[in-house]
Amino acid sequence: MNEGGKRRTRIQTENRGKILEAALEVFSRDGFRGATVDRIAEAAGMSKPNLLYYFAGKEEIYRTLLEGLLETWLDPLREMDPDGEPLREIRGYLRRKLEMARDYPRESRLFAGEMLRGAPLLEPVLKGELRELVEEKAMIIRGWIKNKKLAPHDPKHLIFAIWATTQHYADFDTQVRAVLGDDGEGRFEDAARFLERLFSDGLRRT
Amino acid sequence: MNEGGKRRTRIQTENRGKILEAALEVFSRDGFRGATVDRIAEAAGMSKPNLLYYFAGKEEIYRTLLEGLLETWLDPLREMDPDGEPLREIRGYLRRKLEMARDYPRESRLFAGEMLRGAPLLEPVLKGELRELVEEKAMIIRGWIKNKKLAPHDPKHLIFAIWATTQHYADFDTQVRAVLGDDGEGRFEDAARFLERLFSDGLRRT
DNA sequence: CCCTGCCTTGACCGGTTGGTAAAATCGACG
DNA sequence: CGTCGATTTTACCAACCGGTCAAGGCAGGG
Repeated sequence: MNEGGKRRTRIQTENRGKILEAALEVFSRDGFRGATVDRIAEAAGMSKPNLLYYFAGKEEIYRTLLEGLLETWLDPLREMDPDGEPLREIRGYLRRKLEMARDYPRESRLFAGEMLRGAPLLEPVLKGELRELVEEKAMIIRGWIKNKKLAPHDPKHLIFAIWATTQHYADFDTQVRAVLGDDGEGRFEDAARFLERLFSDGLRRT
Repeated sequence: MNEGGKRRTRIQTENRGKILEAALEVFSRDGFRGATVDRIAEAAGMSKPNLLYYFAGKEEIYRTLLEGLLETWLDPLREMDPDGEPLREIRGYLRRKLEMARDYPRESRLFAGEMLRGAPLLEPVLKGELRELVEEKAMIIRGWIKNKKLAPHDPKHLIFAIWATTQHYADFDTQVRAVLGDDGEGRFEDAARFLERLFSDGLRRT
């Protein structure tokens, strides 16, 4: 942190943190346009002008949030080890991704909202960093398939499927809870069991 | 249509249609709060007061859209036939759902946006109609499992997985295209191949 | 005590937004 | 043609929103 030599006082560090936490809460619920600086300020426990003393504007808060979160968000995929046992690696990735949906649903919704809008701010990262990372991991998976360790599947669509099925439990939580009703308590454990079996049996070489 | 005996002139029918089409375009891109009545009016080719002559307000347009689309949206699931061959029925549902993501991405995004916001308008439908429909189809799948036609899986999470993987190609289209790059042209065909195999092999009794 | 730099606030501003009032226009029918 | 209801437009408003400004509080160093 603190790159570019930006010195920060203790109060600045604290208040920027409070603002980002509040902004995550508000942006993830209402989207970029739906969120108001007033509500973020209120959630952060300070006045609007005070908030704007720490951030130049609404978009800068949003951008800071997105960029800060992106690294965390891609980490689980980075951890996929080319030298590991294929099915184990994929199951591990699936599990880590589902845990993130469970533990960081607001972050997941923030990204989802950005995607729905056409990702005006994230587009360069999607076409650059993300695309390269996926390409790299797709190569690994293709290697596993070539070595007959995995059934032949399109690696990128496999990754999409893992993203989709796990993030669903964060982004569509309302729907999931509504459908499951009172059985919704153990939904993440049930989902983990289901998804691990689906992908294991779906990918195993028979 | 025209329930409740609401008489409509030809112009009313036409203009309400134009407004709903324009509203789908705008709401699906910008969300409920991000959309403005002005932009909807412009997209519909009429002035704002004129638009408000046909609909009482922004929310009524949005609500009308959601309710009208819901039936269409649930139809593919309704078509799942308890007397059909299990794997064939599930593959068929998967295929129909993916075709909807391809042919009606705006509708998919509209629902996704509503879910992200916590589904304030749709909640009753989710807890009522949708929940009952899923419960009914889950029973059918449980029957198939009992008759050893299908590997034992949690039926509701299976349905979630189908929703998630198919809608992903509409809601996260920006991401999918960014990651696939120039290979993105045949993404729906590739997705169909991948998903049919994944679910077939993942659900088949071995 | 005062100066100084960080932090906070209330008052305010221009632009946008959802929505309204009322007058003007249209068009089907006698 | 003339009438009357349906439709459209012009002008407008109050609320809200992102952001600014100038004045003040506050703590530490002299």
